Amino acid sequence: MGPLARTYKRSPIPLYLQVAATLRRRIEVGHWKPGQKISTLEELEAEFQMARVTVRQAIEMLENEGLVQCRQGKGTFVTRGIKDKRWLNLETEWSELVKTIEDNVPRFIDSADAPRQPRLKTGDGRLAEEYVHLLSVQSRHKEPYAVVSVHLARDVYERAPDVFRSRVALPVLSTLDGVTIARAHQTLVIGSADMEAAELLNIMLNSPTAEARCVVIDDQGVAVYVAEIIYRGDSVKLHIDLL
Amino acid sequence: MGPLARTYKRSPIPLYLQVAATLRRRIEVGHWKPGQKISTLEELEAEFQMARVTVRQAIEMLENEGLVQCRQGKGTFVTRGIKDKRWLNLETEWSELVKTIEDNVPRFIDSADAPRQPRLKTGDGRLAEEYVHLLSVQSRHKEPYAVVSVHLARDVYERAPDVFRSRVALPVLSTLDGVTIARAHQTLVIGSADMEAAELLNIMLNSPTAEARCVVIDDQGVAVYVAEIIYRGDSVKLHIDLL
DNA sequence: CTCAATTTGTTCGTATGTATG
DNA sequence: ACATACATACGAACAAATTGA
Repeated sequence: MGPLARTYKRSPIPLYLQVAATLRRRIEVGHWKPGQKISTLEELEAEFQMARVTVRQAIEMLENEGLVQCRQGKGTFVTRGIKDKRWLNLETEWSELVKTIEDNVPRFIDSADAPRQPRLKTGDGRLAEEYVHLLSVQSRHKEPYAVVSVHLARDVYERAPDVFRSRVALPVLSTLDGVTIARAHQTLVIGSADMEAAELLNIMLNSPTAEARCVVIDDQGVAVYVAEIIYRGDSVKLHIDLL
Repeated sequence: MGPLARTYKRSPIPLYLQVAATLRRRIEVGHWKPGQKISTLEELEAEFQMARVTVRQAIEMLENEGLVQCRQGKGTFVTRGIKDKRWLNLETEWSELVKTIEDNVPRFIDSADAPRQPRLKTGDGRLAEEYVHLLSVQSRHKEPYAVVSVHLARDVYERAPDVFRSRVALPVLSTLDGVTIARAHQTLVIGSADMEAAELLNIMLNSPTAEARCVVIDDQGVAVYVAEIIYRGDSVKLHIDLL
């Protein structure tokens, strides 16, 4: 094993998976474009300093994913017409945010083992007396992209229980009479899918996710809406105008 | 192997790594707090439906990381005084952004194999005649947290070459005479570390990253600054005020 | 048409790692 | 700690398809 392979060896993850990820990335960023021939096995062996069979195994993965096609005697080619990734743009403005999620149809899930109250951090206002918990999966094009766990102040919920049970909460909240939204903020970090999220989003355990925490505070300083959202990491994008 | 273990089996990643990641997460989110005893091997075996040795191997990893301490006859305990994660807040406002990165001292790196021009997308304005490329690593508390690859319009660069070669470009740009910034925007996606980024950031290959693309456009509609920034995924946080 | 060069595909033997009971 | 089964990784050799001389 060469010195380069040692860099890969620092990770306990199987080599062929690491190589597969590297190659997959090259295709994604356009280093190898659709229809184009990728490096030969010989070249890849040399580059990664690994056995032919190992590199082969990596390429086999990509072939099964439909990302490349191998042809004996000719080479391996990036599949033509790979559909562009469908990015989900996470809006950073209240009105835009409401607009984009307004028509989403969540699939609600029984949430037995949820904490009765949300955990608040500094700046999140103060707790309401009681909360209702709603767990749902959001989908687009039949593909689940986010798991949403919402704590909604009970008195707000009671104003339109059946609507909150069938629609996305945020847009409903913004149009509800008797509730004045004073502040709303969101924090975002990169995480990894736990068991539950992996199941619901149909992704691999521990694959990267974006974890958002969205808090809406009313004019009394009460956190009426606290959502913890787990997005698939491979489908979210954030666009920010700095000026 | 039980049904639960089958969920883990869907991933080609070794089981003990998956379990380790799951347990690590539990400690990070505070499910098990410092000083506290975590579940016994028996319980974990039962929960994950795996062989004792497999769970043990996962815990051994955490012990080597210093996250837990195992004591025969007593149990396994979360290490006291694990330092809180130092989050790096990615600002979403020009003035805040400039302020936070102003005093950073980048370590510049030779970049031979960089494209002469940045790839522009719609909304990025038009290309300048020529660009200078700068590659650097940003650190905080001696820990590298981002790799920055900047394309700077040559005529802008020439106005203060030695400053651009020793300081972070954005704040310099914002105070430079003769350059009027008309627009600036940033997009952010979740990616995974390639070879180069993994080396420079001292993280594992393919571990999650935040990939930012920051474009600054002058009053002529020219993209004078195009940066591609790769952050360690485990250290960035984004705070957005929605209202 | 044949031959050689190129390139993917397959097989074997061995060693080590992962996971079980 | 042990016996067992399967996955990962290696190197090397060989087979089969494609291409161009």
